[in-house]
Amino acid sequence: MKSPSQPRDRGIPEATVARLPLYLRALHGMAERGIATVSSEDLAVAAGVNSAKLRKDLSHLGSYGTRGVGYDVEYLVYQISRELGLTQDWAVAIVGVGNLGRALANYGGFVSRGFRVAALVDADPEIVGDTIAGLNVEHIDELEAVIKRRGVSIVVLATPAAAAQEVCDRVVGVGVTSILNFAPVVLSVPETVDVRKVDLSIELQILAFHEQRKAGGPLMAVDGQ
Amino acid sequence: MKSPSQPRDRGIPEATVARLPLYLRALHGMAERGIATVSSEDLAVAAGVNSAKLRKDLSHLGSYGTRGVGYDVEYLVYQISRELGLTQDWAVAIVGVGNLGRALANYGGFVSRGFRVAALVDADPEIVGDTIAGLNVEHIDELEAVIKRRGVSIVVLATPAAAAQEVCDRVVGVGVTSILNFAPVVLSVPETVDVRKVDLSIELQILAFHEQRKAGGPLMAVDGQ
DNA sequence: ATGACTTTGTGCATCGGTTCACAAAAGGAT
DNA sequence: ATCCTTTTGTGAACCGATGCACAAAGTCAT
Repeated sequence: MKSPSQPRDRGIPEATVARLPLYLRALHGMAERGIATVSSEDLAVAAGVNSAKLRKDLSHLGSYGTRGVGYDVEYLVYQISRELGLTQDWAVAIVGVGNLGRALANYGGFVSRGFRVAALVDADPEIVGDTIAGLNVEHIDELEAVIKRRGVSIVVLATPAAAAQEVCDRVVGVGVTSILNFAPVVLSVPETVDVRKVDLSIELQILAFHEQRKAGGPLMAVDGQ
Repeated sequence: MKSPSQPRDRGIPEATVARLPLYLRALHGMAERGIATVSSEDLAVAAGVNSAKLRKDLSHLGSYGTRGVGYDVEYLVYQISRELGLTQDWAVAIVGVGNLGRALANYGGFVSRGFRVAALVDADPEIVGDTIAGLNVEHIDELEAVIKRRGVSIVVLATPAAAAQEVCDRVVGVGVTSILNFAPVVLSVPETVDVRKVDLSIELQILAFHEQRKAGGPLMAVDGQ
């Protein structure tokens, strides 16, 4: 089940994967400020995590640190980038060019390292043909063609909830296996497809729950966290 | 530390809290379609989770089901809403009215049950004074005054990364303890303050990681999920 | 009333993730 | 060369969350 002689294990825990982008961002900041070397302690503080956790996370990629010294910033940036697949260029399509889709298309950090908005698609004839963030908005009828033509491998769904599942089925139909869903619906997909969900209203509700607690909810209960 | 005689335990696991909004959404859909009663199995499917997990989650709020029958939809909606604190009205301020802030202000599902966008604040004199989603955009100098005047208890940060920490400090300074942060920075706050983070570029990077695996990354490795 | 059937609520085993704490490894000073 | 300091990498204990599997509790039909 495991290859003990392998330099690094190919099975990186999901929780670790979710933190790597955080480390990467902190490292980029440090690189810009000319920092050449960083200790797990300092990097952990910058990323807002505990240093033991950070070391264990990095150890899943390999032994890239030097005891007594720390990690070489540039080298670690490269290793994490490679592990996350950011050394290649990912073409992203945004489907649904309403307020949110527009914001995403213009969002700077979105297009950052490795990602490129390659297509905008919408159903509204008012919007189709417009140029947004330097891109022509194409008609939803062209969805499959656009995805193939532009080599899109990641689709961002910013459609109304009612349209999300249908669009999802269609992009999965032409081989897309990575979807970032902003529509407030549970998408049903084959298990080979990866869906990540961003849901603004869920985040707010979680905040409300804790806020209510702090304010002394139904029953007062003071409780660290 | 614990009250064993309490009808329901006040300590709801964080993982459960994060799923309650999901159940609530599914239940709302069912209520609209006139469904009066639902089994844990059906509700679990609608919410995209496993039915044992759903039952355990609900059991943390109390015994609201009827064996052999299921859960009363309306009653469960009420109980979950109350638990999440959605029976009261939360005033939300959005700071940073760029593309994203604008999208959030107009986002329908945002304003849904329990939440109300009560203020928009920005630093750009071009934008201040505009009316967006029926609200006047106010100047960042007024930040503290606006928050107090409108009774804002949840702040959404949609500012550029460079401004986020300063705005955060200021709102925390006037007593805000719940923040939803869209800026790609790690905010530093007192531990009494709850920060939730939504980071588009991190989500994309996680997708890229899995996509790379599926496509046969640096080293081919076929591996379920 | 009784029995067959359905579905909840939960004890228990398991799993993945976090944290502690320390041995191993590297560098620098003398 | 040896010792002292720093910091990594990881074994092991711990903690919370998941999922199985079943007894308890209810409904419905007869």
